[in-house]
Amino acid sequence: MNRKPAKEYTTEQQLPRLGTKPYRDLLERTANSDTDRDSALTGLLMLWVGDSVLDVMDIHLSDYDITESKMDILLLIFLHQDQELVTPSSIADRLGIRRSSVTSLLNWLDKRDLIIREPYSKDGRMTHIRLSPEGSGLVQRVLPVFWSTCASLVDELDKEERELFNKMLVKLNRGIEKRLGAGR
Amino acid sequence: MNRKPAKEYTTEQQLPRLGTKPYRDLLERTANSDTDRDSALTGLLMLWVGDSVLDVMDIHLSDYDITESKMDILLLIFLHQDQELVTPSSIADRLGIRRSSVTSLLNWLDKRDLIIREPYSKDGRMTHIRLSPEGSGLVQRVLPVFWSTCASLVDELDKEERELFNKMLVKLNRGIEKRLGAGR
DNA sequence: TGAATTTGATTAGATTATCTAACTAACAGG
DNA sequence: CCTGTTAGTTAGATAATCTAATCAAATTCA
Repeated sequence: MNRKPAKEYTTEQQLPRLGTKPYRDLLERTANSDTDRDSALTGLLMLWVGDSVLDVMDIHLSDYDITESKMDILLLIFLHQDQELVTPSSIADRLGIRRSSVTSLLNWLDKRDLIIREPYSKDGRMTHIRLSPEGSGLVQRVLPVFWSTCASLVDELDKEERELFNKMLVKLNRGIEKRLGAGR
Repeated sequence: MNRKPAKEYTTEQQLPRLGTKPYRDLLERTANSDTDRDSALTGLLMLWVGDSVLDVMDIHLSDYDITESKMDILLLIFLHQDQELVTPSSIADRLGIRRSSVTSLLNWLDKRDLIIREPYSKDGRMTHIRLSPEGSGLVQRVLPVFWSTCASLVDELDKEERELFNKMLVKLNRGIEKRLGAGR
């Protein structure tokens, strides 16, 4: 979590910012000849931005003492509530993590009374997961912040650029989801 | 790490893929009125793609038994080697993590003889970090894969789109780095 | 019908990447 | 030469993951 360290002391001897040039040089020297240079640099940038973007969201969510993984689960339950049977298995399946991982996440949420586990009458092996009133409240308090944080991520782009950007992200998302075999 | 679970069993009862519509509806219902809807959706998509992109890189690096954080450090050393004094402090500073975190990462790398810690003669408190021959070798073996993975991330875009995409990422990166106060 | 297999959830135990706080050694300045 | 600061480490914690094992319920099938 706490990806925003409070600056221990100001370090004296700093490494200079490199910018992109050294990476471009490195790329030239170390990539296979069949790797497209421009693509590689763009991909690298996407990696950097992707990282930062997650950090930004983490920081905003931390005001609510919740992490992205936990918010993910709460949101998933919220979205399917009263429509589908939400179980640890189905959550694991959807998030692409193991059931045991979901169990620990749910334990944490349960301990804080954000969710309710109730036995599923039609199949004694399953547990139905619901949001508690507290969980619902939290989701509803967090969502406006979540959305405004999302919006702030693309602040630097004007309307036209954003539209283009969105279109490309949709393409990329499709491609990558296919590769990873997961999705929303 | 292992973000590609080997599918424990095939779950029967799955939650349906939602796609973006439910998120669009949710946004409508739960965002502040001053949050731009299109921006928020684009930001959300960026969050998703950012996540996937890191997963993809993780998977490719795992063939070399190394993680992104560790590769980050090795690359940082590699890029500054013989030009600047690389120390745990300066690494911490650059990566935006605490010195103690760097210590554990370095311990891991050290145990596998990928780096060398040598006392810095001009200041007895400092340690100079270098790549060992093994570390150098690893970096050189990993880099081609690293680059081709980067390039593969934007496979779905054609040349023109990629150029535009790159331009926008540069903008976004600048903005976000300013907010986070870190950078390369 | 009853034994064997499958499935859902959990537990136990490990790893990775972080953090804060405390400590030690070395340096720097009066 | 004493005091405070800095560099690195250690100790101990938490979060998010994993695999393997266990237990109970459901299903299958001979």
